[in-house]
Amino acid sequence: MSGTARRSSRAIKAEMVRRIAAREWPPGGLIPGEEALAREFGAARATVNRALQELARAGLVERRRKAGTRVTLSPVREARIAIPLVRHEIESRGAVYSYTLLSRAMEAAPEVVRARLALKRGTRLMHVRCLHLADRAAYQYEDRWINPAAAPGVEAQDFERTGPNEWLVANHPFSEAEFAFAAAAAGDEEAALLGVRPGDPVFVAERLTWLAGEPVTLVRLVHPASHRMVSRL
Amino acid sequence: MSGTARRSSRAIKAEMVRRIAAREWPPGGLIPGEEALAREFGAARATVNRALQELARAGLVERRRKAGTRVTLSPVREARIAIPLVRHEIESRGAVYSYTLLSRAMEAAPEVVRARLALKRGTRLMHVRCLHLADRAAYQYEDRWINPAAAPGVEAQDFERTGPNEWLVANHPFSEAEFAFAAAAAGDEEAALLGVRPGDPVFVAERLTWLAGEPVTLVRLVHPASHRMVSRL
DNA sequence: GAGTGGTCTAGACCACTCA
DNA sequence: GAGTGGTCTAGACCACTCC
Repeated sequence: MSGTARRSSRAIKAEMVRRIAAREWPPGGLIPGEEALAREFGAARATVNRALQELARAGLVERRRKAGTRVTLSPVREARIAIPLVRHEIESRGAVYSYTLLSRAMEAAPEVVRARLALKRGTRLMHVRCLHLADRAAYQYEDRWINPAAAPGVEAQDFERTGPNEWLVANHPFSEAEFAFAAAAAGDEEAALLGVRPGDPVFVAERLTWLAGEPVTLVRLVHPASHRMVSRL
Repeated sequence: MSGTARRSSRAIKAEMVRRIAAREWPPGGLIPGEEALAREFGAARATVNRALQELARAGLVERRRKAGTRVTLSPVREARIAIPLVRHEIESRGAVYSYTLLSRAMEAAPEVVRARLALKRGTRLMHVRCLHLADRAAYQYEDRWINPAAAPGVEAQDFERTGPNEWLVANHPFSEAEFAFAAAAAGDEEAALLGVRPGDPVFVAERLTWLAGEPVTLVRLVHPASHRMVSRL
């Protein structure tokens, strides 16, 4: 009969969004407590709690114990950015993907890398450098460090034909990640590999991932400035 | 006593992550049903459900009714990037925010802008250029076009003391948005404003927003290359 | 200390989807 | 049809934080 809408947390959430949009609950204002709302909507407190938690995750309200729940003054909106495999990214543009391994070796982690990964001094990591091409033109330069303790089997991989990312994605999922994006000036080597002049702007993405608290990999991905990272909301 | 860890959904989630990491639950493999897990962990099914839903949101597992829950084979992960007000971004770093209006005028939209916004030829838009500073140093250069048809009242704003973004956020929410990020070489004017040399790399964010299908604003935000956009997952 | 949100339990019913 | 996840209820206790 009803099917879609009983007193669901969704319906409650939608009504709350309406009240915020209509300023019945004005920006910065305190809204009623969970118990009162549960009574008003004729639902269990857990249901109201769920709706409110989702609104909080979306950034529309802020919640604090004892203080209560307030409508956010200037909501922090979020963009979602998909992190695809380079190969898929290139192929989805209708280009032909190819791959070149530049170097692969077990090395003592440089201090900067060691510190970012919070590893012990002297830890040895797999260091892989490679190039991803779209229609034979340089698309992305990848400089990656992999922690063998978190990615067992990495020492047996030669990465001759497929990049370390494809192997990691298939074999070592991550539970947490940190991303950073920035512009930088191309170094001499990067410039040569990407076919730009040294000092030219490049787009840099850095990714650091963990699995169950243990650092898995730190990677620096460098694109020519023509690259645009796009996201819709 | 126990304090941190009773049979919480967090502890259960952590144990599940461990099993995935240790390949006790291999990639692509089916994991036990909620009821079985609830029995094993000595928790209510709702608690196990919560842990699993969080893992699913994080992309580590995929769930389907009747089919059960599987460890994801090649997760397409997403990064969520917060889009804060520049002022908050600066203040949250403990710096002092200040603002300078560079220009403000109603203008016929240039062809590039007109096309991106899908507006009729000859449409007049509010064009605002301004600078956001952190501790008196240039932090972000903003070049914005606002569609008065979607943001009524914009012609009455002088934007002398606060930027157009704060006004828009408070008065004209958006329902859809498109973001793009890229590296670029600083133009002469941008370079002078940001205190870098022309041709130096800059980080560019472009944002285009709509409300109910009508274009609201197109903005280009330019940062010196030292800027990093960070996101945790 | 007291009030609010955070989370767990135990049980129930529903909705989807595979066989 | 049957098995699985999705969600709600009613009640309880806990944890944080403001007064």
